[in-house]
Amino acid sequence: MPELPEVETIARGLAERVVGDVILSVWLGSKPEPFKSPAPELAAVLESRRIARVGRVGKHIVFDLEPDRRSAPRKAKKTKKTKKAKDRGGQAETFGGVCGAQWIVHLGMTGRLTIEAPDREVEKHTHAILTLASGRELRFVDPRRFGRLSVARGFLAPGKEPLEVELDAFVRLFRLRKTPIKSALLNQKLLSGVGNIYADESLFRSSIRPRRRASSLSSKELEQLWRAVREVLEEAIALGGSSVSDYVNADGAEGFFQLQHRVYGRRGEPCLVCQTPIRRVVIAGRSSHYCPHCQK
DNA sequence: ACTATGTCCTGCGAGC
DNA sequence: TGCTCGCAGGACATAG
Repeated sequence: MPELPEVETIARGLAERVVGDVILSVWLGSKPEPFKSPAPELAAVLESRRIARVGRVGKHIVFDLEPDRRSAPRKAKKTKKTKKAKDRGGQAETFGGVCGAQWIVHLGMTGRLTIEAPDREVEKHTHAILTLASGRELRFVDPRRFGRLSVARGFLAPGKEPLEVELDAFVRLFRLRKTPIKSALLNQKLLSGVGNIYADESLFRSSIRPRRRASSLSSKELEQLWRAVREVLEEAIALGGSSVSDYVNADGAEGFFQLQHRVYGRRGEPCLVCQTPIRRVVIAGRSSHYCPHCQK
């Protein structure tokens, strides 16, 4: 289940492999479609585009696209657009200056983007195939179909980036919420990128029980949580994410952060700090794991 | 404006 | 061996 660290790992792997490549053609599956944008619009935006950059925003993979130089006349409208770019901070306009189209991929639970040779058998639950000028194919496979494909411009996460948010902004997000802190951490409109695994791990690290009302946390606890979220995510990125279920990165390699899980998926097993059995409860319909002794 | 809950979707493993 | 059933959960819709 790709959360921020897995998506970051996947995006980095894809960037190494497809930046500079050109999308020649697009095939989209016809079943009930996991496409947030209508299929014809998706195909129209993707075809004949060069992949200028691949990155991550929240749990989304973002492909920055620019027109293929070979098919589009390279008459840059430099004079007008450069000014605008600067007004907006410039970042979104440094590529694809003419259009700035983006392909947004959300992997949901079981989504995968794979790079394959065209003669490679098409896996069951393949919903999209992009033929690349390099002769390879970029395929989107998602058995459970919680993933979504869409196109956008200037895509922004609905909430704050967990690795960038300042302490005071973090505190403001949670201070007044009456919902359990676990639910608040999962709310992508507050923080974008934290999912079930890293919410549980962050709460363990900051010694906070998942059911605590967010508004009941002291300033000190919020600061501990702020720090824990960042640490957990950064450590997980360093290890290539957590391989639970069938997650693998763009190279098909597994991540190793699951070996560092202290509570997630450890129901009944002894706490690594105090030996108390880890408890599992359901909060907001999600399994939540905590140590009843270490977390208050 | 918040909060809580149900729904989608398929594969897998436990249990009989 | 083969079956059923519960579970996994991100995002969104809906209701309160």
